[in-house]
Amino acid sequence: MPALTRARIVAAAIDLIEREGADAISMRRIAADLGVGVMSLYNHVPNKAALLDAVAESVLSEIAFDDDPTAEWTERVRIQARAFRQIAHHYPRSTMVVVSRQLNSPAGLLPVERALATLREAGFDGEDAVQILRTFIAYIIGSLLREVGVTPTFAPVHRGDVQLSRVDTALFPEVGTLAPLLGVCDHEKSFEYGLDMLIRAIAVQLQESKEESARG
Amino acid sequence: MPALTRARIVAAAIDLIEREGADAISMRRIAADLGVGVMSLYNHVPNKAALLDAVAESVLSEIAFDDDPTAEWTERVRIQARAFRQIAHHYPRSTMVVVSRQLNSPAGLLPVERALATLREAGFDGEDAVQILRTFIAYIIGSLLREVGVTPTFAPVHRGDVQLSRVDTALFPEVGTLAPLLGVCDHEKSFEYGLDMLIRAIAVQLQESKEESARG
DNA sequence: GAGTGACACGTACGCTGTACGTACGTCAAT
DNA sequence: ATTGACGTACGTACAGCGTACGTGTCACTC
Repeated sequence: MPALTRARIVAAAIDLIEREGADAISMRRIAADLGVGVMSLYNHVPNKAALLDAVAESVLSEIAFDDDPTAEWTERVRIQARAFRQIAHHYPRSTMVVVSRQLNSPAGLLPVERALATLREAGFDGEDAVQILRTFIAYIIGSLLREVGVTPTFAPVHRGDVQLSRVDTALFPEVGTLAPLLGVCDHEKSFEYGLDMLIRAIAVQLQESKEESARG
Repeated sequence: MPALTRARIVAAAIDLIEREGADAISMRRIAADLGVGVMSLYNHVPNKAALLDAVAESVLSEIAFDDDPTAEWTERVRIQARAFRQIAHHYPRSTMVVVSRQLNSPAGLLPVERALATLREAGFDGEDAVQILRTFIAYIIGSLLREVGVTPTFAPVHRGDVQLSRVDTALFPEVGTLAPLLGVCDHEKSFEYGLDMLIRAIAVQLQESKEESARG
């Protein structure tokens, strides 16, 4: 039995969350999974909140960034956004704790640095780069939330298209008509759709600002 | 003392959340605030999860939609998006439970109907309307999360610009340079920035698709 | 009046996070 | 070699949680 470590505790927590959902997590369950007394955990982690922060940080730090500096900047932005989204695939249940937790740790700083660098190289000034980054983060976080919030515990779940089919088409004509489209959601496709929209938006924005400064 | 009602229970729950934060909520606290036994609540609400769903639904249903059908569609989209965001101002703490809860209730259906109608009238086909709506929702939800996630309990909090100022500028040159911009966040301004970006994006998308169908 | 259902409530059980005290290992200074 | 300090594992204990279950009290219907 290896020594009890903060890292081992965090790993056990992530494991437990992925196996049984974020609600199932408790200090006692984690300790049991590690074959250890409950209070032993507190020698390595100050409290449960800090443990969840550590979980978030750990998950976040595993994001794979294969940034290709030779690629077009629009493509680099796309790749970085996808990298962020991949945690929803590797750790679908843990994503909730990442997303619903305000973390101020260097783990979240590397992606920020990369994104800002890419945007600055593309030609955006500091203020625009920050605002654009915030917009992308909001979009990605929102997308992740849809992806994982749909499945609060488990089961593929036919997410309310049962209700959608019996919705009052007089009160909600559009919803009624588009029910087949609203009922199913290819997360990959939806994510790419919005991502593409955002990237095209900043592309034209950059173009316009360049033309403006050329005139000025 | 008025009769105990599901509505009164939900109202008390929202009140409690706004006063003491989402973590402080418990059936016992709510009952105490209502001057009532704990188990009496269960005559009107099946369990805590359902109560939180009701909270989410109640908050969501209070969104003010003053849709102006005569306005330009881009402006209508903007107004609807802002209406959604306003819950973050009226119920900052409750927003977390709205956002982190998958709700399939008619309360969330009206905004969807309005949004789809606006987009369809603007000229988007069904599929695009749904995808665009999803993109906007993701962005709005993500923005709300940033707005309320920053303040997990209370206090204006100087959100980590303390850490930002002592970040290693060699490792994170961009973050270091832009620390003044990253440290503060005018939520209103940031939201509008991204919203404007999204609206311009779908405006050009619509233009392109119109030109294409004109050629075809 | 008897019966019925809705509702307020008390008790109780199994769970939670964690404060506190204890016991044991290792290392430093005496 | 002895002592002491210290880090770590652990058990106990407590306050609080959600809620299953049973009981009492009404208003209302037959």
